[in-house]
Amino acid sequence: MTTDAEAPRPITRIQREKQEVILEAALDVFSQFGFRGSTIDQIAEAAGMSKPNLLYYFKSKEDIHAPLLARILDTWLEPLREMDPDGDPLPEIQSYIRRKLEMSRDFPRESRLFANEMLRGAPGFYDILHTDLKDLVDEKVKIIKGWMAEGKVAKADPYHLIFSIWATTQHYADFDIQVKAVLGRERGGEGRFEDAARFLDQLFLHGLSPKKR
Amino acid sequence: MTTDAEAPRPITRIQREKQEVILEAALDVFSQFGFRGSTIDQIAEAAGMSKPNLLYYFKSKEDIHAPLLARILDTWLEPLREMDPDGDPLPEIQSYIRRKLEMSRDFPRESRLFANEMLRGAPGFYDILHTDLKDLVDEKVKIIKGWMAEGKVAKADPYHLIFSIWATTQHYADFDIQVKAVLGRERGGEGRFEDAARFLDQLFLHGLSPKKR
DNA sequence: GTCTATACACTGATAGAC
DNA sequence: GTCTATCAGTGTATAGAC
Repeated sequence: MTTDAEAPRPITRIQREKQEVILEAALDVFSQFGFRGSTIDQIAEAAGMSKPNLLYYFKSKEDIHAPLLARILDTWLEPLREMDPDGDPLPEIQSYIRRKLEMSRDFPRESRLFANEMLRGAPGFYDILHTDLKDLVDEKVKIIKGWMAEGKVAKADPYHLIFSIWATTQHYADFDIQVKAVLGRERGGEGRFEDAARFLDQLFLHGLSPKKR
Repeated sequence: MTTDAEAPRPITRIQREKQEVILEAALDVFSQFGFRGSTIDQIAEAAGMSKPNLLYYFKSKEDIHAPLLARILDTWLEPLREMDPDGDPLPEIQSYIRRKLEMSRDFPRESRLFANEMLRGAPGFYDILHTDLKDLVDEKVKIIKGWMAEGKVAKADPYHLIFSIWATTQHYADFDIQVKAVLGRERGGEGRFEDAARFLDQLFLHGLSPKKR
């Protein structure tokens, strides 16, 4: 009655779980210190295991880092992918900003890992930016240009519009320490994200509403 | 007739020049890889000298890094300091955005060094953010609030307004590689900063113009 | 699967010849 | 002032006992 169907592959459930623990710990470390500034020792300690043990699951530092990066770009662009050409323009943009800001709130480490990669010039990553990312942005830019031509959105450079949405939302993850230092005890709590959401809504919607002349 | 007034101190002109060369090289390296990810060897090579020779001028890695950071925060906040309470509100804000964007264009490495520090949680730097930086921002926030009360600027959260100016302008230095990848060959040249300036002018000025009801 | 031990390259920093 | 040589410590990665 027993079968050996459970282990047809060298990847078992427990292995996957351990790998997840390691990736989780690695995200903590890489997002703070970048690839070169992080050590396997740090990651192993954060994961609660010895260094050789960690290296049993991932055979090199690079092998831990790469899947984290791959996973992130995909997650990161999900909100942009969902921007609906058939939706109401301003609410679509507003919703995109909201979702992007929520990602900064809920996945700050992922944002910082990405930022670290950009800062060092995105080695072995530039190709993806230049193809997949560019293609997606180009597609959405066309949609936004359409909305502008219809007079539903104020005319502005759609590329820089997207950059400014990325910049303003990711700032709350990447520069979190600065944001909190400046806002101080009273205003720097969790409410800062709601304040930010309100402000960005106003800035972009007011800034993008077609002028009535 | 010759005097020894030229060398009353152990710090000579030539020493200063060498130190400048080293700091210049260190800025290159630190801005890419952060403090921990950078090595003295890398810096020495970039500065065209041997590692022991470099360590003759700065006795530790930290001693090279610290003055760079100190210099930067000061330079960085200069445009904000110059925002004039007695000036015309919208042009003052516009001028601030311009100057900040020019700094991203002219001093991208400084911006990236700062970003690297923020990403790792600004150790031994948080105090300055929490005092000097916060004080300056608080002061300017009061000015902006005054403008809003007078109806010269649309009402919005002044802290998040400042954050969004920092974020959008610094993005062009910190995420330069991504900006260029997305804009591609035709639009990614030096003109990208003028396009950005036009866009940001429009976004912020349109977004902050007081509504006429 | 997990650990100890270890190989071996790199890094920060110093000593001492020139 | 600048170099070669060097040291102690850390870092990545592997070997092999359990």
